[in-house]
Amino acid sequence: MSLALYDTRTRRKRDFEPANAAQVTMYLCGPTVYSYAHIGNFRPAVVFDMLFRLLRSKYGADNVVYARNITDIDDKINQAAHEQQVDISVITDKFTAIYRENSSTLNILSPNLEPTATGHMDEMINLISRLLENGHAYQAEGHVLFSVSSFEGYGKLSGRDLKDMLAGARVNIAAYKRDPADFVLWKPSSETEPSWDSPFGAGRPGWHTECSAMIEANFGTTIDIHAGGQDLIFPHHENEIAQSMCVHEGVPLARFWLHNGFLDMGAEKMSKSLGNVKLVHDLLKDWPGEVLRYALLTAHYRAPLEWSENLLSRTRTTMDRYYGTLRRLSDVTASLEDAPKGFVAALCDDLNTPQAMAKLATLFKQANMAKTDADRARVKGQIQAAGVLVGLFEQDPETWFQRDDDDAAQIDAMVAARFKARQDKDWAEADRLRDQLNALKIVIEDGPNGSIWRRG
RNA sequence: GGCCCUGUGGCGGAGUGGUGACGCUGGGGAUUGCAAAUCCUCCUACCCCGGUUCGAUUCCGGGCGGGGCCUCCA
Repeated sequence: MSLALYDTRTRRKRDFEPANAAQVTMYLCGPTVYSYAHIGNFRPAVVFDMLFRLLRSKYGADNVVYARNITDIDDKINQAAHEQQVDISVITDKFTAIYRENSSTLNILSPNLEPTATGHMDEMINLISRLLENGHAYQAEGHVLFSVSSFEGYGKLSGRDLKDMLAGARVNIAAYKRDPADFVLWKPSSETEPSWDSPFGAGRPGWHTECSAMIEANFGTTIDIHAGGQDLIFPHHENEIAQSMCVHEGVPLARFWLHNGFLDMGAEKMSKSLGNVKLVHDLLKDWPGEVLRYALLTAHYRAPLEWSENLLSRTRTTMDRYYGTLRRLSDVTASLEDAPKGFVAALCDDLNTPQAMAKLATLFKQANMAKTDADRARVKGQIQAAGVLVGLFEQDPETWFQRDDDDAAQIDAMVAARFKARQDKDWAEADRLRDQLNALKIVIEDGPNGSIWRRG
Protein backbone atom coordinates (compact mmCIF):
# COMPACT_ATOMS: atom_id res chain seq x y z
CA MET A 1 0.00 0.00 0.00
CA SER A 2 1.52 3.31 -0.98
CA LEU A 3 2.08 5.94 1.62
CA ALA A 4 1.10 9.52 0.83
CA LEU A 5 2.43 12.37 2.94
CA TYR A 6 1.68 16.06 2.77
CA ASP A 7 4.90 17.87 1.98
CA THR A 8 5.07 21.47 3.12
CA ARG A 9 7.60 22.47 0.49
CA THR A 10 5.45 21.47 -2.47
CA ARG A 11 2.21 22.11 -0.60
CA ARG A 12 0.58 18.90 -1.65
CA LYS A 13 0.23 15.28 -0.76
CA ARG A 14 2.82 13.15 -2.52
CA ASP A 15 3.52 9.45 -2.62
CA PHE A 16 6.40 8.71 -0.35
CA GLU A 17 9.31 6.67 -1.63
CA PRO A 18 12.57 6.71 0.30
CA ALA A 19 15.80 7.37 -1.55
CA ASN A 20 17.04 4.06 -0.21
CA ALA A 21 14.50 1.53 1.05
CA ALA A 22 17.22 -0.19 3.06
CA GLN A 23 17.83 3.00 5.02
CA VAL A 24 14.83 5.25 5.41
CA THR A 25 15.89 8.40 7.24
CA MET A 26 13.76 10.66 9.38
CA TYR A 27 14.61 13.59 11.62
CA LEU A 28 12.38 15.37 14.10
CA CYS A 29 13.20 18.65 15.79
CA GLY A 30 12.97 17.63 19.42
CA PRO A 31 12.72 19.50 22.68
CA THR A 32 14.79 22.31 24.14
CA VAL A 33 15.44 20.93 27.58
CA TYR A 34 15.15 23.94 29.85
CA SER A 35 11.89 23.10 31.64
CA TYR A 36 8.96 20.70 31.74
CA ALA A 37 7.44 19.99 28.34
CA HIS A 38 3.79 20.78 27.78
CA ILE A 39 1.34 18.51 26.02
CA GLY A 40 1.63 20.53 22.82
CA ASN A 41 5.32 19.69 22.69
CA PHE A 42 4.37 16.05 22.61
CA ARG A 43 2.08 16.24 19.62
CA PRO A 44 4.94 15.92 17.12
CA ALA A 45 6.61 13.32 19.33
CA VAL A 46 3.49 11.13 19.27
CA VAL A 47 2.48 11.78 15.67
CA PHE A 48 5.91 11.12 14.24
CA ASP A 49 6.39 8.14 16.53
CA MET A 50 3.36 6.74 14.77
CA LEU A 51 4.95 7.52 11.40
CA PHE A 52 8.10 5.79 12.64
CA ARG A 53 6.03 2.71 13.49
CA LEU A 54 4.33 2.80 10.10
CA LEU A 55 7.64 3.09 8.26
CA ARG A 56 9.10 0.24 10.30
CA SER A 57 6.21 -2.00 9.38
CA LYS A 58 6.49 -1.02 5.73
CA TYR A 59 10.25 -1.13 5.25
CA GLY A 60 11.36 -3.35 8.11
CA ALA A 61 12.31 -2.27 11.60
CA ASP A 62 16.03 -2.42 10.84
CA ASN A 63 15.72 -0.26 7.76
CA VAL A 64 14.40 2.91 9.33
CA VAL A 65 16.66 5.34 11.16
CA TYR A 66 14.86 7.94 13.22
CA ALA A 67 16.69 10.81 14.88
CA ARG A 68 15.08 13.17 17.37
CA ASN A 69 17.47 15.76 18.62
CA ILE A 70 17.81 17.36 22.02
CA THR A 71 18.57 21.07 21.99
CA ASP A 72 20.86 21.57 24.95
CA ILE A 73 22.34 24.94 24.07
CA ASP A 74 19.86 27.76 24.31
CA ASP A 75 19.40 31.09 26.00
CA LYS A 76 16.50 29.87 28.10
CA ILE A 77 18.74 27.09 29.39
CA ASN A 78 21.42 29.66 30.13
CA GLN A 79 18.95 31.75 32.02
CA ALA A 80 17.75 28.83 34.13
CA ALA A 81 21.32 27.77 34.88
CA HIS A 82 22.26 31.30 35.81
CA GLU A 83 19.27 31.70 38.12
CA GLN A 84 20.05 28.46 39.88
CA GLN A 85 23.81 29.05 39.84
CA VAL A 86 24.52 25.68 38.23
CA ASP A 87 26.17 24.43 35.08
CA ILE A 88 23.82 24.19 32.08
CA SER A 89 24.29 20.41 32.11
CA VAL A 90 22.47 20.25 35.45
CA ILE A 91 19.43 21.76 33.78
CA THR A 92 19.65 19.86 30.52
CA ASP A 93 20.35 16.48 32.12
CA LYS A 94 17.39 16.85 34.41
CA PHE A 95 14.89 17.83 31.76
CA THR A 96 16.25 15.39 29.21
CA ALA A 97 15.61 12.60 31.69
CA ILE A 98 12.10 13.87 32.38
CA TYR A 99 11.37 14.19 28.69
CA ARG A 100 12.45 10.60 28.08
CA GLU A 101 10.40 9.37 31.00
CA ASN A 102 7.30 11.23 29.77
CA SER A 103 7.88 9.87 26.28
CA SER A 104 7.98 6.35 27.51
CA THR A 105 4.78 6.89 29.51
CA LEU A 106 3.11 8.02 26.29
CA ASN A 107 4.33 4.79 24.68
CA ILE A 108 6.66 6.66 22.35
CA LEU A 109 9.43 4.41 21.02
CA SER A 110 12.99 5.51 21.57
CA PRO A 111 14.40 7.04 18.41
CA ASN A 112 17.52 5.39 17.00
CA LEU A 113 19.50 8.57 17.54
CA GLU A 114 19.15 11.43 19.99
CA PRO A 115 21.88 13.86 18.93
CA THR A 116 22.67 16.88 21.07
CA ALA A 117 24.05 20.28 20.22
CA THR A 118 26.83 20.00 22.79
CA GLY A 119 27.76 16.66 21.25
CA HIS A 120 28.18 18.24 17.81
CA MET A 121 30.18 21.37 18.53
CA ASP A 122 33.01 20.47 16.17
CA GLU A 123 30.57 19.72 13.38
CA MET A 124 28.81 23.04 13.88
CA ILE A 125 32.06 24.99 13.87
CA ASN A 126 33.13 23.11 10.78
CA LEU A 127 29.85 23.93 9.04
CA ILE A 128 30.15 27.61 9.89
CA SER A 129 33.74 27.67 8.67
CA ARG A 130 32.72 26.29 5.32
CA LEU A 131 29.94 28.87 5.00
CA LEU A 132 32.48 31.59 5.68
CA GLU A 133 34.84 30.13 3.13
CA ASN A 134 32.32 29.93 0.35
CA GLY A 135 30.97 33.39 0.98
CA HIS A 136 27.53 32.57 2.38
CA ALA A 137 28.44 33.91 5.80
CA TYR A 138 30.32 36.89 7.18
CA GLN A 139 31.71 38.07 10.51
CA ALA A 140 30.62 41.23 12.28
CA GLU A 141 31.23 42.38 15.84
CA GLY A 142 32.08 38.92 17.11
CA HIS A 143 29.12 37.31 15.35
CA VAL A 144 29.01 35.09 12.34
CA LEU A 145 25.93 35.70 10.25
CA PHE A 146 24.38 33.85 7.38
CA SER A 147 23.77 36.05 4.39
CA VAL A 148 20.28 35.24 3.17
CA SER A 149 20.70 37.23 -0.02
CA SER A 150 23.48 34.85 -1.00
CA PHE A 151 21.02 31.98 -1.21
CA GLU A 152 18.57 32.20 -4.03
CA GLY A 153 16.22 29.60 -2.58
CA TYR A 154 15.64 31.46 0.67
CA GLY A 155 11.93 31.56 1.50
CA LYS A 156 10.91 28.67 -0.78
CA LEU A 157 9.79 26.36 2.03
CA SER A 158 7.63 28.89 3.79
CA GLY A 159 6.45 30.64 0.63
CA ARG A 160 7.83 33.94 1.73
CA ASP A 161 9.35 36.76 -0.15
CA LEU A 162 12.11 38.65 1.62
CA LYS A 163 10.68 42.00 0.57
CA ASP A 164 7.23 41.17 1.95
CA MET A 165 8.61 40.05 5.25
CA LEU A 166 10.34 43.30 5.90
CA ALA A 167 7.16 45.27 5.36
CA GLY A 168 5.58 44.25 8.64
CA ALA A 169 8.64 42.93 10.37
CA ARG A 170 8.83 43.40 14.08
CA VAL A 171 12.37 42.13 14.24
CA ASN A 172 14.92 44.18 16.05
CA ILE A 173 17.43 44.77 13.37
CA ALA A 174 20.98 44.66 14.65
CA ALA A 175 23.14 47.30 13.08
CA TYR A 176 25.85 44.81 12.14
CA LYS A 177 23.51 42.81 9.90
CA ARG A 178 23.98 43.42 6.20
CA ASP A 179 20.41 42.33 5.62
CA PRO A 180 17.76 42.43 8.33
CA ALA A 181 16.86 38.78 7.65
CA ASP A 182 20.41 37.52 8.13
CA PHE A 183 20.55 35.12 11.02
CA VAL A 184 23.17 34.25 13.59
CA LEU A 185 25.40 31.22 13.13
CA TRP A 186 27.70 32.07 16.00
CA LYS A 187 27.56 34.68 18.72
CA PRO A 188 29.87 35.82 21.48
CA SER A 189 29.07 34.83 25.06
CA SER A 190 29.13 37.02 28.12
CA GLU A 191 30.91 36.09 31.35
CA THR A 192 27.92 34.21 32.66
CA GLU A 193 27.06 32.40 29.45
CA PRO A 194 28.57 29.08 28.36
CA SER A 195 31.26 29.46 25.78
CA TRP A 196 33.20 27.32 23.34
CA ASP A 197 36.41 28.16 21.52
CA SER A 198 36.24 28.62 17.80
CA PRO A 199 38.14 30.19 14.91
CA PHE A 200 35.63 33.06 15.07
CA GLY A 201 36.20 33.70 18.75
CA ALA A 202 34.82 32.24 21.93
CA GLY A 203 31.05 31.99 21.98
CA ARG A 204 28.18 29.71 21.16
CA PRO A 205 26.26 28.61 18.10
CA GLY A 206 22.95 30.00 16.94
CA TRP A 207 19.96 27.74 17.23
CA HIS A 208 19.50 26.78 13.59
CA THR A 209 23.01 25.51 13.14
CA GLU A 210 22.68 22.36 15.20
CA CYS A 211 20.11 20.58 13.04
CA SER A 212 22.09 21.09 9.85
CA ALA A 213 25.27 19.89 11.51
CA MET A 214 23.66 16.90 13.18
CA ILE A 215 21.88 15.77 10.04
CA GLU A 216 25.08 16.00 8.06
CA ALA A 217 27.02 14.13 10.73
CA ASN A 218 24.51 11.33 11.11
CA PHE A 219 22.91 11.02 7.70
CA GLY A 220 24.88 12.91 5.07
CA THR A 221 23.45 15.52 2.73
CA THR A 222 19.81 14.52 2.23
CA ILE A 223 17.28 12.82 4.47
CA ASP A 224 13.92 11.41 3.47
CA ILE A 225 11.74 13.12 6.05
CA HIS A 226 12.26 16.19 8.17
CA ALA A 227 9.49 16.87 10.65
CA GLY A 228 8.50 19.37 13.29
CA GLY A 229 5.84 21.78 14.44
CA GLN A 230 4.28 24.27 12.07
CA ASP A 231 5.95 27.16 13.82
CA LEU A 232 9.33 25.81 12.78
CA ILE A 233 8.65 26.26 9.08
CA PHE A 234 9.87 29.81 9.41
CA PRO A 235 12.48 30.68 10.30
CA HIS A 236 14.00 27.50 11.71
CA HIS A 237 13.59 25.10 8.83
CA GLU A 238 14.07 27.80 6.25
CA ASN A 239 17.41 28.59 7.84
CA GLU A 240 18.43 24.96 8.09
CA ILE A 241 17.78 24.58 4.39
CA ALA A 242 19.82 27.67 3.59
CA GLN A 243 22.82 26.50 5.62
CA SER A 244 22.78 22.94 4.42
CA MET A 245 22.19 23.63 0.76
CA CYS A 246 24.93 26.23 0.74
CA VAL A 247 27.53 23.72 1.92
CA HIS A 248 26.15 20.91 -0.24
CA GLU A 249 26.14 22.64 -3.60
CA GLY A 250 22.40 22.97 -3.69
CA VAL A 251 21.54 19.37 -2.84
CA PRO A 252 18.21 19.36 -0.92
CA LEU A 253 18.29 18.82 2.82
CA ALA A 254 15.10 16.77 2.98
CA ARG A 255 12.85 15.14 0.43
CA PHE A 256 9.69 15.56 2.51
CA TRP A 257 8.89 18.27 5.03
CA LEU A 258 6.17 17.39 7.52
CA HIS A 259 4.66 19.82 9.99
CA ASN A 260 2.08 19.22 12.68
CA GLY A 261 -0.60 21.69 13.73
CA PHE A 262 -1.11 23.16 17.18
CA LEU A 263 -3.16 22.34 20.19
CA ASP A 264 -5.73 24.98 21.01
CA MET A 265 -6.77 25.99 24.47
CA GLY A 266 -10.18 27.46 23.85
CA ALA A 267 -9.71 30.23 21.34
CA GLU A 268 -5.97 30.37 21.14
CA LYS A 269 -2.95 28.17 20.81
CA MET A 270 -1.30 26.58 23.79
CA SER A 271 1.95 28.35 24.40
CA LYS A 272 4.26 29.11 27.23
CA SER A 273 4.32 32.79 26.46
CA LEU A 274 0.52 32.90 26.67
CA GLY A 275 0.69 31.03 29.95
CA ASN A 276 -2.05 28.58 29.04
CA VAL A 277 -0.05 25.39 28.92
CA LYS A 278 -0.77 21.97 30.35
CA LEU A 279 2.42 20.27 31.39
CA VAL A 280 2.62 16.58 30.65
CA HIS A 281 4.25 16.21 34.01
CA ASP A 282 1.01 17.47 35.62
CA LEU A 283 -1.45 15.77 33.29
CA LEU A 284 0.12 12.42 34.12
CA LYS A 285 -0.98 12.85 37.72
CA ASP A 286 -4.60 12.61 36.58
CA TRP A 287 -4.53 10.59 33.37
CA PRO A 288 -2.80 7.51 32.08
CA GLY A 289 -0.16 8.28 29.45
CA GLU A 290 -2.08 6.24 26.95
CA VAL A 291 -5.10 8.53 27.29
CA LEU A 292 -2.88 11.49 26.43
CA ARG A 293 -1.52 9.61 23.44
CA TYR A 294 -4.95 8.61 22.17
CA ALA A 295 -6.29 12.14 22.71
CA LEU A 296 -3.44 13.58 20.63
CA LEU A 297 -4.38 11.25 17.80
CA THR A 298 -8.09 12.09 17.72
CA ALA A 299 -7.60 14.87 15.19
CA HIS A 300 -5.61 14.80 11.99
CA TYR A 301 -2.03 15.83 12.78
CA ARG A 302 -2.04 18.91 10.57
CA ALA A 303 -5.34 20.21 11.91
CA PRO A 304 -5.70 22.13 15.14
CA LEU A 305 -6.87 20.05 18.07
CA GLU A 306 -8.85 21.50 20.89
CA TRP A 307 -7.30 20.31 24.13
CA SER A 308 -9.74 20.13 27.01
CA GLU A 309 -10.75 18.19 30.07
CA ASN A 310 -13.71 17.04 28.07
CA LEU A 311 -11.48 15.55 25.39
CA LEU A 312 -9.58 13.63 28.04
CA SER A 313 -12.61 12.20 29.79
CA ARG A 314 -14.18 11.24 26.47
CA THR A 315 -10.98 9.54 25.48
CA ARG A 316 -10.86 7.65 28.75
CA THR A 317 -14.45 6.47 28.26
CA THR A 318 -13.57 5.13 24.84
CA MET A 319 -10.46 3.41 26.12
CA ASP A 320 -12.35 1.86 29.03
CA ARG A 321 -14.75 0.34 26.53
CA TYR A 322 -11.99 -0.99 24.34
CA TYR A 323 -9.92 -2.36 27.16
CA GLY A 324 -13.13 -3.89 28.52
CA THR A 325 -13.47 -5.77 25.26
CA LEU A 326 -9.87 -6.91 25.44
CA ARG A 327 -10.37 -8.03 29.01
CA ARG A 328 -13.28 -10.22 27.99
CA LEU A 329 -10.97 -11.70 25.36
CA SER A 330 -8.12 -12.23 27.78
CA ASP A 331 -8.25 -16.01 27.61
CA VAL A 332 -8.45 -15.99 23.82
CA THR A 333 -5.14 -16.58 22.09
CA ALA A 334 -4.88 -14.04 19.30
CA SER A 335 -4.04 -15.42 15.91
CA LEU A 336 -1.33 -13.81 13.86
CA GLU A 337 -3.05 -11.22 11.68
CA ASP A 338 -2.33 -8.14 9.65
CA ALA A 339 -3.95 -4.89 10.66
CA PRO A 340 -7.16 -4.50 8.63
CA LYS A 341 -6.68 -2.97 5.20
CA GLY A 342 -8.94 0.01 5.84
CA PHE A 343 -7.03 0.87 8.97
CA VAL A 344 -3.66 0.77 7.24
CA ALA A 345 -5.06 2.63 4.25
CA ALA A 346 -6.23 5.44 6.51
CA LEU A 347 -2.80 5.76 8.11
CA CYS A 348 -1.14 5.63 4.71
CA ASP A 349 -3.31 8.54 3.60
CA ASP A 350 -1.20 11.21 5.26
CA LEU A 351 -1.64 9.66 8.71
CA ASN A 352 -5.41 10.05 8.83
CA THR A 353 -5.81 8.93 12.43
CA PRO A 354 -9.47 9.94 12.83
CA GLN A 355 -10.36 7.62 10.00
CA ALA A 356 -8.09 4.91 11.34
CA MET A 357 -9.75 5.23 14.74
CA ALA A 358 -13.15 4.85 13.09
CA LYS A 359 -11.92 1.53 11.67
CA LEU A 360 -10.70 0.60 15.10
CA ALA A 361 -14.19 1.24 16.48
CA THR A 362 -15.57 -1.18 13.92
CA LEU A 363 -12.98 -3.73 14.92
CA PHE A 364 -13.94 -3.55 18.57
CA LYS A 365 -17.58 -3.88 17.66
CA GLN A 366 -16.73 -7.01 15.70
CA ALA A 367 -14.85 -8.30 18.72
CA ASN A 368 -17.86 -7.69 20.95
CA MET A 369 -20.11 -9.51 18.53
CA ALA A 370 -17.82 -12.43 17.70
CA LYS A 371 -19.63 -15.74 18.18
CA THR A 372 -16.90 -18.32 17.74
CA ASP A 373 -13.46 -18.74 19.25
CA ALA A 374 -11.97 -18.59 15.79
CA ASP A 375 -13.63 -15.21 15.19
CA ARG A 376 -12.47 -13.93 18.54
CA ALA A 377 -8.90 -15.07 17.92
CA ARG A 378 -8.88 -13.43 14.51
CA VAL A 379 -10.31 -10.09 15.62
CA LYS A 380 -8.05 -9.97 18.65
CA GLY A 381 -5.09 -10.53 16.36
CA GLN A 382 -6.24 -7.72 14.11
CA ILE A 383 -6.68 -5.38 17.05
CA GLN A 384 -3.19 -6.16 18.26
CA ALA A 385 -1.68 -5.61 14.84
CA ALA A 386 -3.50 -2.28 14.50
CA GLY A 387 -2.49 -1.31 18.02
CA VAL A 388 1.20 -1.79 17.34
CA LEU A 389 1.00 0.65 14.43
CA VAL A 390 -0.46 3.47 16.48
CA GLY A 391 1.03 2.53 19.84
CA LEU A 392 -2.27 1.87 21.61
CA PHE A 393 -3.85 -1.05 23.45
CA GLU A 394 -0.54 -2.77 23.98
CA GLN A 395 -0.86 -3.16 27.75
CA ASP A 396 -2.55 -5.82 29.81
CA PRO A 397 -6.25 -4.90 30.34
CA GLU A 398 -5.98 -5.77 34.03
CA THR A 399 -3.23 -3.22 34.39
CA TRP A 400 -5.39 -0.68 32.65
CA PHE A 401 -8.34 -1.12 34.96
CA GLN A 402 -6.62 -1.65 38.28
CA ARG A 403 -4.36 1.31 38.40
CA ASP A 404 -3.54 1.06 42.06
CA ASP A 405 -3.73 -2.27 43.74
CA ASP A 406 -3.98 -1.17 47.36
CA ASP A 407 -7.49 -2.43 47.95
CA ALA A 408 -7.82 -4.87 45.07
CA ALA A 409 -7.90 -7.95 47.29
CA GLN A 410 -10.64 -6.49 49.45
CA ILE A 411 -12.68 -5.59 46.38
CA ASP A 412 -12.15 -9.06 44.94
CA ALA A 413 -13.55 -10.51 48.13
CA MET A 414 -16.63 -8.30 48.06
CA VAL A 415 -17.25 -9.10 44.42
CA ALA A 416 -16.92 -12.81 45.16
CA ALA A 417 -19.34 -12.53 48.09
CA ARG A 418 -21.80 -10.73 45.87
CA PHE A 419 -21.51 -13.37 43.19
CA LYS A 420 -22.30 -16.04 45.74
CA ALA A 421 -25.34 -14.09 46.95
CA ARG A 422 -26.54 -13.90 43.38
CA GLN A 423 -26.13 -17.63 42.95
CA ASP A 424 -28.24 -18.05 46.08
CA LYS A 425 -30.72 -15.57 44.58
CA ASP A 426 -30.28 -13.40 47.63
CA TRP A 427 -30.91 -10.23 45.63
CA ALA A 428 -31.09 -7.96 48.65
CA GLU A 429 -27.62 -8.94 49.79
CA ALA A 430 -26.27 -8.81 46.25
CA ASP A 431 -27.63 -5.28 45.76
CA ARG A 432 -26.35 -4.18 49.15
CA LEU A 433 -22.83 -5.28 48.24
CA ARG A 434 -23.09 -3.63 44.86
CA ASP A 435 -24.17 -0.35 46.45
CA GLN A 436 -21.17 -0.58 48.74
CA LEU A 437 -18.87 -1.17 45.81
CA ASN A 438 -20.46 1.64 43.79
CA ALA A 439 -19.78 3.94 46.70
CA LEU A 440 -16.11 3.03 46.27
CA LYS A 441 -16.47 3.99 42.58
CA ILE A 442 -16.30 0.37 41.55
CA VAL A 443 -18.43 -0.73 38.60
CA ILE A 444 -19.54 -4.36 38.48
CA GLU A 445 -20.11 -6.32 35.34
CA ASP A 446 -21.86 -9.65 35.87
CA GLY A 447 -21.11 -12.53 33.58
CA PRO A 448 -22.26 -16.14 33.49
CA ASN A 449 -19.09 -17.42 35.19
CA GLY A 450 -18.49 -14.65 37.68
CA SER A 451 -18.34 -10.90 37.95
CA ILE A 452 -15.58 -8.55 36.96
CA TRP A 453 -15.04 -5.03 38.20
CA ARG A 454 -13.31 -1.83 37.26
CA ARG A 455 -12.76 1.57 38.70
CA GLY A 456 -15.36 3.99 37.37
C1' G B 1 0.85 45.21 6.16
C1' G B 2 2.65 40.20 3.84
C1' C B 3 2.02 34.86 3.72
C1' C B 4 -0.71 30.43 5.18
C1' C B 5 -4.65 27.49 7.26
C1' U B 6 -9.72 27.10 8.59
C1' G B 7 -15.58 27.46 9.31
C1' U B 8 -19.49 20.16 9.33
C1' G B 9 -25.09 17.88 14.20
C1' G B 10 -25.56 19.27 21.62
C1' C B 11 -19.91 18.21 21.65
C1' G B 12 -15.26 16.24 19.36
C1' G B 13 -13.92 15.15 14.54
C1' A B 14 -13.33 12.60 9.21
C1' G B 15 -14.77 12.72 4.25
C1' U B 16 -17.11 13.46 -0.47
C1' G B 17 -19.50 16.60 -7.33
C1' G B 18 -25.13 12.93 -6.34
C1' U B 19 -27.69 7.61 0.07
C1' G B 20 -23.43 13.35 4.97
C1' A B 21 -17.71 8.44 8.71
C1' C B 22 -16.70 7.42 13.64
C1' G B 23 -16.91 8.46 18.88
C1' C B 24 -19.29 10.99 23.07
C1' U B 25 -24.05 12.90 24.77
C1' G B 26 -29.62 12.44 24.59
C1' G B 27 -34.38 9.25 23.33
C1' G B 28 -36.35 4.24 22.37
C1' G B 29 -35.63 -1.12 22.32
C1' A B 30 -33.20 -6.17 23.08
C1' U B 31 -30.66 -8.48 27.03
C1' U B 32 -30.38 -8.61 32.65
C1' G B 33 -33.48 -10.73 39.10
C1' C B 34 -32.37 -5.31 38.93
C1' A B 35 -28.04 -3.17 37.03
C1' A B 36 -23.45 -2.87 34.44
C1' A B 37 -21.43 -4.42 29.89
C1' U B 38 -22.97 -5.58 24.94
C1' C B 39 -26.07 -5.22 20.64
C1' C B 40 -30.10 -2.82 17.66
C1' U B 41 -32.47 1.76 16.63
C1' C B 42 -33.80 7.10 16.51
C1' C B 43 -33.02 12.60 16.80
C1' U B 44 -29.68 16.81 15.45
C1' A B 45 -25.01 19.62 10.83
C1' C B 46 -22.07 20.90 5.97
C1' C B 47 -21.09 30.09 7.94
C1' C B 48 -23.48 33.70 4.16
C1' C B 49 -24.07 35.45 -1.04
C1' G B 50 -23.10 34.64 -6.04
C1' G B 51 -20.97 31.42 -10.14
C1' U B 52 -19.84 26.59 -12.75
C1' U B 53 -22.90 22.02 -13.06
C1' C B 54 -28.39 17.94 -14.55
C1' G B 55 -26.81 18.24 -9.40
C1' A B 56 -22.21 21.51 -4.47
C1' U B 57 -21.31 20.60 1.90
C1' U B 58 -17.50 19.21 -1.68
C1' C B 59 -14.96 23.26 -7.36
C1' C B 60 -14.46 28.92 -8.39
C1' G B 61 -15.24 34.22 -6.75
C1' G B 62 -16.73 37.57 -2.93
C1' G B 63 -18.21 38.42 2.14
C1' C B 64 -18.20 37.41 7.29
C1' G B 65 -16.03 34.54 11.39
C1' G B 66 -11.85 31.79 13.70
C1' G B 67 -6.69 30.50 13.91
C1' G B 68 -1.37 30.43 12.77
C1' C B 69 3.47 32.42 11.01
C1' C B 70 6.34 36.97 10.00
C1' U B 71 9.98 37.48 17.42
C1' C B 72 11.75 32.34 21.53
C1' C B 73 7.90 28.76 20.40
C1' A B 74 5.61 21.76 18.89
